[in-house]
Amino acid sequence: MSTPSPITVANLFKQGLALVGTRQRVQGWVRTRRDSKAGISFVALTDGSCFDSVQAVVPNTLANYESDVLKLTAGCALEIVGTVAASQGKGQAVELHAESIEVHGWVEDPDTYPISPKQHSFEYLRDVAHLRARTNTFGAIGRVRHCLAMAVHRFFHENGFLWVHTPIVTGSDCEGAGQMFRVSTLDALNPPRTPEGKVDYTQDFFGRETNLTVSGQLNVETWCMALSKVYTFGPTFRAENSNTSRHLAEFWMIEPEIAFADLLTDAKLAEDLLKYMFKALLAERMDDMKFFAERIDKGCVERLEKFVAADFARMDYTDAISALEDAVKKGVKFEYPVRWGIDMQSEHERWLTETYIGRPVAVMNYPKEIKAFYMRQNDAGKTVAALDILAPGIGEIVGGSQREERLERLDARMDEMGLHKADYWWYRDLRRYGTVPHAGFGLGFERAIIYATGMANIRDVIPFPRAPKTASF
RNA sequence: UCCCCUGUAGCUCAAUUGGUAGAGCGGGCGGCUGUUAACCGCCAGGUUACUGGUUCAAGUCCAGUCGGGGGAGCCA
Repeated sequence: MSTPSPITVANLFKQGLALVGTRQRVQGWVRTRRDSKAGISFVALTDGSCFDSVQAVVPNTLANYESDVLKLTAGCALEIVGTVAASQGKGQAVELHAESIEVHGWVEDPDTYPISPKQHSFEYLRDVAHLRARTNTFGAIGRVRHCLAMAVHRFFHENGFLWVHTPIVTGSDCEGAGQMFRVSTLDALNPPRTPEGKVDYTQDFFGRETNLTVSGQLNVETWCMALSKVYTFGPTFRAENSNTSRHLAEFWMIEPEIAFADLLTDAKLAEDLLKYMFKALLAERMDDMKFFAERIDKGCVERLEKFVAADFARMDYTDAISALEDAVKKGVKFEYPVRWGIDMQSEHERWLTETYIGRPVAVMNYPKEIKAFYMRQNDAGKTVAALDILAPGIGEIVGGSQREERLERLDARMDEMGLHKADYWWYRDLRRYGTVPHAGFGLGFERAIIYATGMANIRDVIPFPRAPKTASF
């Protein structure tokens, strides 16, 4: 008999009963093995194509039953050829009746194999990150992550956006969004010096100081001023010493930028994007979402369903502050005082979105003093057209703004903030040559995954987390 | 960076006021069973993170070091 070509576990289950009687070949890794002295063993095999494992029923008549099958433990790699049959047991519609099993890779010491079929702590699994993808949770995270990433690209593509590959290495020190990682090939122990004794970066690889990007925004604005609707989606680096469950030193950020657009258009875009992503997740990965609802966060599916169904609330920063002040009067306690002009604390944001509004809320028009120089100044002169989207359970998930398109206003703001205009010459050029109102925002990809799955720590929704004192693997 | 918590078997965790280290899972062997986080019995497995101190006696108390977690700030 010929050997059938391989089928994924996902396709096997998708076609299900229609395949009964056909011969199939599956390839994957052992989850569990259970022996029945009635003369068969059950081998659960996963290949990552879906949440479920396929159950192979292995008769003891196979030539290598004693020598191989009875020695299988979690993690062994193998392929099985067999006939699809309706399952006699509960838990699966179909199973594979094995006619041959080929072991590709044994687990050399099952006693110390780090991934057992039982529960592990996430902290422990971070120490074995090279193997954690083999667990239920991280397999599910991997598929959810992919699903959301593809949804992002699909959403933008379907809406006429172009994906712009902004640089990872940046020569501009004017991004201003946080501490940066230096990129250098100079000898750190003995760098070339200028006559004044400073490090002479003109002798560095790029002939100047360079860093890893903290945002593609300034670069992507240049392409927005020609292609109208653009976005970036790539790795972003922040050298902040942030030790929290919501920060990474290397994370992936989505930054759309739209020409001829104001702040309300921007908010609508953010809402549409998030809803599109989560709709896709609910439609395509219910197998994994059910698992998250069962084991990680009971309410996660319901939360997403509500999220995609409800309109986001919109409110001005000024009204948000008023609401907070009223709450304080009525006895709500905050650690930090509330008054107009403050940069809202996490506790304030959480109260707004979780208690006061009860769903995602777009807060707009912040005091200019607490926001970036490039945000568009509103007429009264006190606020800028900034936008934060706050979501229950996670806080700020999107930060954006309408950009200041008027050169004289931009220059005035840069002067006020003590920025060197010469450093921003190309950014300012955009305001000199055919400037238009435009807007954009940044969405932290991992934060969206946390929100969707209920995973508690951002280090567990990226394959290999980078954070202070953490860069293993 | 600050505050709090924490480190015991391969993993998840116990161990009273300081009194000689234990269970479940996983692993090995055997039994039983179309099994499903299978079940039953037996066995192996530990310098209690490290260094020092207090004490007749330290997993337990103290100090330091290292690691981990949670919260805060910053932000996405």
